[in-house]
Formats: sequence, C-alpha cells, structure tokens
Amino acid sequence: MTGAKFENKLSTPGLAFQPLYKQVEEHVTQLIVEQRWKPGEMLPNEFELAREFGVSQGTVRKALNALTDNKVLTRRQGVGTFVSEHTGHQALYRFFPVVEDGNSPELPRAEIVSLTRTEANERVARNLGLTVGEQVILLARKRFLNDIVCLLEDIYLPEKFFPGLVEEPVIPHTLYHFYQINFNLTVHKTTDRIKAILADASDANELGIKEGDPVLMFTRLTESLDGKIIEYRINRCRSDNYHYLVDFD
Amino acid sequence: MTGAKFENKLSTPGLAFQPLYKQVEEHVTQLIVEQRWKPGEMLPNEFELAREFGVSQGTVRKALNALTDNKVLTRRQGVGTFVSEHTGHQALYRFFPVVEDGNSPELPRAEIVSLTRTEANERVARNLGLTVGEQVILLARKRFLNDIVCLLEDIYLPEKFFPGLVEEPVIPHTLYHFYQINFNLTVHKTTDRIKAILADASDANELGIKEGDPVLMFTRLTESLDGKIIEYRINRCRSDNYHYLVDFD
DNA sequence: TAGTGGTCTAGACCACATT
DNA sequence: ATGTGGTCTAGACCACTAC
Repeated sequence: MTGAKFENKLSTPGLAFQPLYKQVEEHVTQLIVEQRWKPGEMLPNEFELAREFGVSQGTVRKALNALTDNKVLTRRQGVGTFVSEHTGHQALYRFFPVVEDGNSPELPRAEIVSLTRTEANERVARNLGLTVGEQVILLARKRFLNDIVCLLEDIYLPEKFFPGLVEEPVIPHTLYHFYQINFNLTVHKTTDRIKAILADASDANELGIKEGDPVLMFTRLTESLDGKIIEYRINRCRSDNYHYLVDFD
Repeated sequence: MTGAKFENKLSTPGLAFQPLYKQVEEHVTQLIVEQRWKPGEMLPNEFELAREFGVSQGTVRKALNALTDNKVLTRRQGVGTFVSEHTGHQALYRFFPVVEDGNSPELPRAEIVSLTRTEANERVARNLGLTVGEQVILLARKRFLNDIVCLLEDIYLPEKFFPGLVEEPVIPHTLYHFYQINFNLTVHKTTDRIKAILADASDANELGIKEGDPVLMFTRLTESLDGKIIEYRINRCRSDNYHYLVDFD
C-alpha cells in the first residue's frame, strides 16, 4: 500500500509513503505527544480507532501491537489499551543497569545533592545539542542500593524543555515518571557509553572508596518520544561490589 | 485457542497449551536446531509450511515474523525466508560493543594468542554450569581496532559442546559463525557484566598501557538457540580511548 | 453479562527480486 | 512471467476482566 490507494483519515505527509499501519503508529504517537491521551489513560478500543482513522481493525491492531513492543502502550486482555506510564517495577528497572555483585537487580534509592541553574559548557552543549551558554539545569544525586551509596549522578537538563524545574520544591525519586507527568516528556530510549576511570578525591569521598580506586563511569543521552535529547548524565559507579548488566538478544 | 481445538500437525506437548503461532515458532526453532535447514538455507514458503503444519498461512506468517524479530530468521521480500547466519556486517556488530572514542562502531580484527585444553576451576565451572574438573577449552585472543590492540579475551568453552575444537588447525576470526557452522551452535543471546579494574602487569603490557591504569573488564555468558550456555568470556578492554556502548529502548 | 484484547482463518492485492 | 514476502481487509470465535 503506498498511502494513496485507500481513502483514510490520516495526515499522510506528502511523498514519503508509508504502510497504513506505520501511519497509524506515527499518528497515535503524535496524539500521545499532544496529550490527547495522558500517561495511564485508556485509548478507545480497536474498532473505534479503526473507524476514526478510516482503516480496518486489523491494521489498527498491528499498529497498537508495535507500539506495545516499543513500550509506548500497554495492553491488557479484557481491560483495554493504555498509554504507558514510567511507574511500576518493570518500567523502573528498564533504564537502571547497576546491580550488586551476586545479587538480583534491585531498585535503588535516590537522594538529591543539589539543584542549580547554569550555562552549558562546550561538552554539555555538544551532547545536548545546544549552543554554549544556553541555560541548563544541573541535578546532582546519590543513589543507594541496600542503603549503601553506589552511584553519583550529574544530570544536565536543557531548561527550555524543563521550564520552572529549578524552582520545584520537591523532586521525586522516579525522575523519568516526573519528566513524563510534569513536562510531558516520555523517555523513549537511552544511550550509555561506559568507561573505567580512577576515582578523584571528591568522588572517592562520596562513594566511600579511596582516591585512585577504579570506578565505572558512564554517560547517558536520553531521547524523548518525540525525538528530542532531553538529558545528559555523567555517572560514577563504585566497581568494588557492583557491576553494569547488559543483555543482548 | 487452547491447542486441542484445531487438528494441527504440531507436536503439542501435553498440557502446556500454547497459541498455535507459538507452537509453530517453537517447532520451526526445533527444526533449525535439528538442522533440517542449515544456516543460510531457504525455508519453504508460507503456504507450504502452513500445509505441512496444518495451520493457516497467516498463522505461519505470525510465527516467522516473530522469529525474524528474534534474528533467528531473515526474510527478504520477493526472495524468501532464510535461516540467519552469523555473518554479514549487521550480525557481526550485534555482539561487539566496544567503540573507539569519537568514532562510529567498527569491526575489530582478532588474533589468537593461545588455544589449550584444561580443567574447569570453580569459577569457570559455576559460570558454565559444569562440575569442577570438567574439560574446557581456553581460547585467548587479542582484538584490534585500527590496528591498535584494544581488548584481551579469555574464552572458555565446554569441550563437550565443541568436540575436537582444540585440535583445529585454523580458527577463523568470526567465532560465532564458526560455532554455528562447525558445531551447530547458534548464538542467541549474551549477558555482559561490566566492572572497572586496575590493569595488572601482564594485561598492561599486552594492552600497551601502564600497570594500574583503569581497565574495563566485562564477563560474558553466551546462550545458544537451544538454551545451552556455551561460552564464558573474560574481557579486559583499554579504557583510555575506547568505551562500551549500550542502547536501551 | 458486556466489553475488551487475543487468536485464527481466508482471500485479495501489492511490491519486490529473479529468470 | 513467476514466485516470494508484505499489506490490508473481513469475520468468527476465544479468553480475560470487571461489574
């Protein structure tokens, strides 16, 4: 199907013809970005959406299932189709790769160290796709597993995507859910780059290790559902009793 | 569908009812493990498979597409459906996460340092699911990016899964393809656990860095298509100019 | 009981690659 | 021209959940 064959009600943008189900996928994503349905809310059923978009129910199903694979939607048999919310154990584990040696993955506790506004230096600007000097928010946190500090985070956020965040009185532990609810920014994917470094005096002190001890350092770039780079993190992780877990399949 | 409703020709194992398309998926996987079709070979078309299994073409399609998502099969429009081979750029990048800083992912060269038979010590046995003292093969390699050594690998293989490997006169660089072709072991997924350590004298010498420099160490467990753990790797990677790249989505 | 998603089928037609 | 996978549709029925 080239996009012109059927009379459907999707906004087909000009010449880049896509299969109908792909158009439905993008259209539904767009509607979520525009907050027609908010996180946690239920979508109309397949037949209603099919009627609205002018396609068959099977085509809607294919699109909704693809979005479910991408974790954008959650479907529950007998209940309905929902916009995924970054809450619940599964969603929280999804982007936290640090595990205590010999243990199963667990959820960490977070403690805010500081929250300030500053100007992007060259490195931050390059990573966030900003120009040097643009306003960014720097959020520093410590994270704990079993009440032992395991990770230090410096989180840089473009202020234009997070207006007013720096004045927020209280920032919850579940940051990605907070982005989603308060700034309509749903985290969609992340890229981590991992290196080994030696602890400097300050990090060693905060992590409870010695200066010069090996530390796992990973930087993260986070992309939202609508394709914006919304976060740049610099993480330093104790490596004596923790590791970074990756599955390829 | 509970598995008993339709008269199909799949070996439904007793009571663990599965959807038909899931049964087809497992059956096709089993046939690949049994080498009814070898890597690179083409399967019969959807209608033929549907007739053979006693299900509809749409059900076969759903199963084959799922296996394609899992990289077990490769489908090409107008051509056919093929058993995936661990060759070709895409398949080779898939399990190699080390990238030179500031560069795009590239394929490394491999050089064999030694190939010996030994007995599994406690650590190796535990990771490979063997008993201490079982025969294992130890393959040590160096890997190069742009002709600079970046990674040292100690690869432990249970001899029972790789009979005769230790006498092989020549081992190719593309190990996972070699496992697949010569031992009918298709790598399906891997788990890496990453830590930061300090280089010991030997590793530092081989990697061209100084003793005590930070090094990225990651261990890998590799699982085959039929669910066996076939490989345990201990990797040490230069961290001065290289990093480990992970995407979550 | 009503409403939802999940499975399975059948068939028409399109797009692509090879001969 | 032929054969393959890809898309789209239509409809029947099942399984699960909530009320």
